[in-house]
Amino acid sequence: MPRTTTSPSGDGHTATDQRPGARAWQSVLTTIEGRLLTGELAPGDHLPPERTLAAELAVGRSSVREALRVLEALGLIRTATGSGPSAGAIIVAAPRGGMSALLRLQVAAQGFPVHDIVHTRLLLETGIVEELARTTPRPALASCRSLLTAMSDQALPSGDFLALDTRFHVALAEATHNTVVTAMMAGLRESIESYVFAGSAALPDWGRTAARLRCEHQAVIDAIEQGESAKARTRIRDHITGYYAEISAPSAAAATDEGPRPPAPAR
Amino acid sequence: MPRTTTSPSGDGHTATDQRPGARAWQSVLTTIEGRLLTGELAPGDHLPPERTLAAELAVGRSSVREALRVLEALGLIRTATGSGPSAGAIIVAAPRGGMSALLRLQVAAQGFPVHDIVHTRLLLETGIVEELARTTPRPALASCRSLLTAMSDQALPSGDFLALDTRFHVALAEATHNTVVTAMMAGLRESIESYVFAGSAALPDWGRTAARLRCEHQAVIDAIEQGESAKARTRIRDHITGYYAEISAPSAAAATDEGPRPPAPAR
DNA sequence: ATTATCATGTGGTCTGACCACAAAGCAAAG
DNA sequence: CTTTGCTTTGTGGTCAGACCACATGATAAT
Repeated sequence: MPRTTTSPSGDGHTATDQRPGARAWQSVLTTIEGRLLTGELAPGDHLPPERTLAAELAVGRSSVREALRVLEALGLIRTATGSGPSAGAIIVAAPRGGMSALLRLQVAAQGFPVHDIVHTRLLLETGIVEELARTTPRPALASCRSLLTAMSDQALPSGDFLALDTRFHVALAEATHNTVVTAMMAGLRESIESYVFAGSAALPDWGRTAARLRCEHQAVIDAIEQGESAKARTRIRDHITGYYAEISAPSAAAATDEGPRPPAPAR
Repeated sequence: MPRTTTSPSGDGHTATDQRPGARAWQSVLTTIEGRLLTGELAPGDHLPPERTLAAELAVGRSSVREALRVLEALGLIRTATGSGPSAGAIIVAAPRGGMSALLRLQVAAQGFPVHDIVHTRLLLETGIVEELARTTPRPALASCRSLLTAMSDQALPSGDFLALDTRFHVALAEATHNTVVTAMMAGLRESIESYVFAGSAALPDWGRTAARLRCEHQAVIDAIEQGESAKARTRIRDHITGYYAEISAPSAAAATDEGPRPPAPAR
């Protein structure tokens, strides 16, 4: 129940009364979540217009909008202005966007240390490749392969290479046909994109590193396709830890060809 | 520059201009993210008051609020009314809440099938226990153990038991000291809480199932403490798959069928 | 039949006004 | 001087109303 009493007679409260302490926008969110759970709302459906929803729930339009904004940020709805069937708020349930935003912002706010992100990637990705290698009708890795050929261009700027690298790892996750895993992998990788990019700029010899990464990618794919789960696991692990150790090494200054490969990474 | 031209002379645009298509609230979000990245804002800091922020960024207060609502939903800030040091919007980077909300809502909107959630849990949790078992100074599992004893009460209602079960699995994740993994585990488990609970109600013999789950929990902990990573992995996997197979088995269905399962997924 | 114009419905935004609340300031009483 | 109680101030929370921009569909003019 809103605070505004302004002057109108003390109204009661509409059926939408959530728990006492709840704020207006939360009650809107809860209502929508409830309608989703009962199937009253489903992907592809339109939400009622903001003004209608506000009237239905007896809250101000701004409160409705705040709830809608959250849904949009979480990737649950898409809004469009104008008129007709494509306008309004439509339920789309696009897992990727929300997960990415969440992880990216938490990293920015130092809620998620970068090393935890990397470590989680390790955990997830080793599981993914092992599973892919173990699946009997070997999963299709066509998209992974095409990304590898795209990455084989020696003249590729490091930024473009890394973007393709991200897509490669996400493609690996997609091969599992698990939407949650895919969303998480995309989010994990994207949330540290800027970190990775900054690290690559500090490398003494990018061409050399890129070449190594290409080999490692190929090796992972090969292991998966040959069903060597243990090997796939080891390779993806070394691939990830190796790269992060390289870009987070305080040195890298030695400059002389051979990578000094100092101790182990921080954590 | 906002749309409102009303009539005042066409002014220019303030420096906060994000990309052309961006909406006002997005530019606020971007600005705050930027300040987080530069360290201008850090956990514990207060955000400027809404009205000030609106003036600074040359947007309406409502747009600022929409951005803040997103940050709040994502668990980045906490807001409080009143005055003094505890009032206002404070950056708190609480990873758990946001991840939970995201997963829960996506499950509700059918963006994440329950099956994928469970599968992801499997992937993550096997990795977690394996790692715990492999870590040399064996991690402290005191909180896990105390949860186990709490769960050993035979008279515990299934709802309470399952709540403790959730905490047990999250405690396992916490033992890794990885905030991302912990947040994900909590979110994964909580997002299907209602599903799990509904399933337990349909079981033919809850007491029997609970007893088995207790044994399995104990077995997992034992394996971890003895450093038997392979065994820990297998046990946690069987524990999870076993339970979900049991509650999703079409058996035991006939009678106590319930749950807000709407007609059919239609499309 | 084609084209141009207008009406309508929708999200996006701003402004201004309250309310509720918590702290800090301040004044009166002890 | 301390304590008590009121007032002020600053903050988020909410609402109401007003525009704008935009896409569509209906209608009128050619």
